[in-house]
Amino acid sequence: MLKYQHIADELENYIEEQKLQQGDKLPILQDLMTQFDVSKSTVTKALDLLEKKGVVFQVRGSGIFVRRHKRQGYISLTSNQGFKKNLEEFQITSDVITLDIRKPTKEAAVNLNISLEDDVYYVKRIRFIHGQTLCIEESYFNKSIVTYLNKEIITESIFNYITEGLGLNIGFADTYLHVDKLNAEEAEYLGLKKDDPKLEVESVFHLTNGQPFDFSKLTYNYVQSQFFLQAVL
Amino acid sequence: MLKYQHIADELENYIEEQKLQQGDKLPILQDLMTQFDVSKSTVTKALDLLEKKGVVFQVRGSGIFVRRHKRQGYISLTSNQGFKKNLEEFQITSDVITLDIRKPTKEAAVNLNISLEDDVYYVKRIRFIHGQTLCIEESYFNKSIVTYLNKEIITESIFNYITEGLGLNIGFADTYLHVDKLNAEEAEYLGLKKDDPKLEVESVFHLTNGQPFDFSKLTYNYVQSQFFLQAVL
DNA sequence: TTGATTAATTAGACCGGTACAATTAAGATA
DNA sequence: TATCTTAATTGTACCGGTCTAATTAATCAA
Repeated sequence: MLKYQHIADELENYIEEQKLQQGDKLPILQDLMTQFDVSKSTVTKALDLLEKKGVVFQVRGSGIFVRRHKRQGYISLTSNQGFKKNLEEFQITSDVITLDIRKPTKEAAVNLNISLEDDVYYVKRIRFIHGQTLCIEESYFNKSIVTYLNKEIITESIFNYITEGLGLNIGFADTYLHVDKLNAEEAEYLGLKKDDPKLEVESVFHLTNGQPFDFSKLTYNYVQSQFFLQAVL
Repeated sequence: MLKYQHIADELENYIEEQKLQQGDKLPILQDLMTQFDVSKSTVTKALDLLEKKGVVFQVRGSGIFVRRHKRQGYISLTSNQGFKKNLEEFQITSDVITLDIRKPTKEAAVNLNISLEDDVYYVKRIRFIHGQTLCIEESYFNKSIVTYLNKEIITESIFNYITEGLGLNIGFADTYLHVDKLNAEEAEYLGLKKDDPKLEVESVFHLTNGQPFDFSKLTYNYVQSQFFLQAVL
């Protein structure tokens, strides 16, 4: 692991363990340099990473402070280290309804930048939270990149498998949000009524080289869906 | 303006003018260094900024590429340079319904980290897009930070006024999303029916020193609301 | 005590360098 | 031609430094 990533992890653990609250001060740059025995720029990179994730904020001339958004029950839309990890705290379980190889929908083909003749792994499942349905998840994986999938992999973290198992490097994701009314089928899956509100979250995940490999559409139960986002200004 | 910010702006303009498409290559680091006559680390900072905004992605050993998400009609939730600027392309106009000084709601007080006895500027307005109602916007500004507001300022860019006029430095924002049903009053404002879907977008804007100064709640017309987001992985 | 001035603290901008890793192009081999 | 190997290209990690700007603490004056 890279030095600056390691430092970022250590600092995040430190904040957790010391139960630091919003506004609490971290050691100053100079101390972090000596403590981790690295140069200033490496500490800075670690802190920039934590800033991007919304964990800290830095004030010139003053110090480095903890920025904990204290609202409970929210799902983070940034720092998306695989859906599962993000949601571990919510004790989510999910049942796989479908897992097969098929041709993509037009929508999926466009977003994955492949032809309608290419193969994709299609995964459909329902995710639960606190015993209630949270969302319907439909994913299309470009089979020429994600060459193999099975039920065990899906039940664990797909993203962990993609990085560790397949040795691929996940780079960035574009996420699109829509609000609409549930259709009859969705309503039945989610235990709601037709025309109730729904939130659709579409994400296109890319490798570091820019190739899209996963198009996912999550249809959320409006009763349960609360999202947090750290904005870039 | 800082060098790296200037370079970022120049590059963004360059991409626009040259009508570069997704995947198109930018000049290599070395060329950008000589072109702007700065060191490598400065160019890198500019590129990191553009990467965070979702404008480019970099591939080691290969180059710097344009990353244009081509979906039309979406409102960006990141790179939030004041609501107005983001929405200029949508030809949005807005009517100010209310502008006064009052005591905050409990919700606003908590988010702004002030007492219920403190004063806030309260702004309520409806935003339109393509002749249709887009959202109801309610904002609470901490009056001890944003000391003065009037209708002209609100009609122009508040954020521009805060930075230029008041000399404040906007740092970061926490954004929270909720999906729910419209109540009767909201439905009337938006020209929809009670119990139709709505999307609430709450944002808490902070200065660079971590002080929250603006709590805004936007209630979106579900028919019009489409959001884009660039996820941090 | 208050308020202004000065000094110390602390993060950020920027430089210029070395070593490294991923990609791509060129060359060699079959 | 196809495939493997090697070299060139190109961005990333990391160092260690100078100077600057914002904040905070200390000092001094009223």
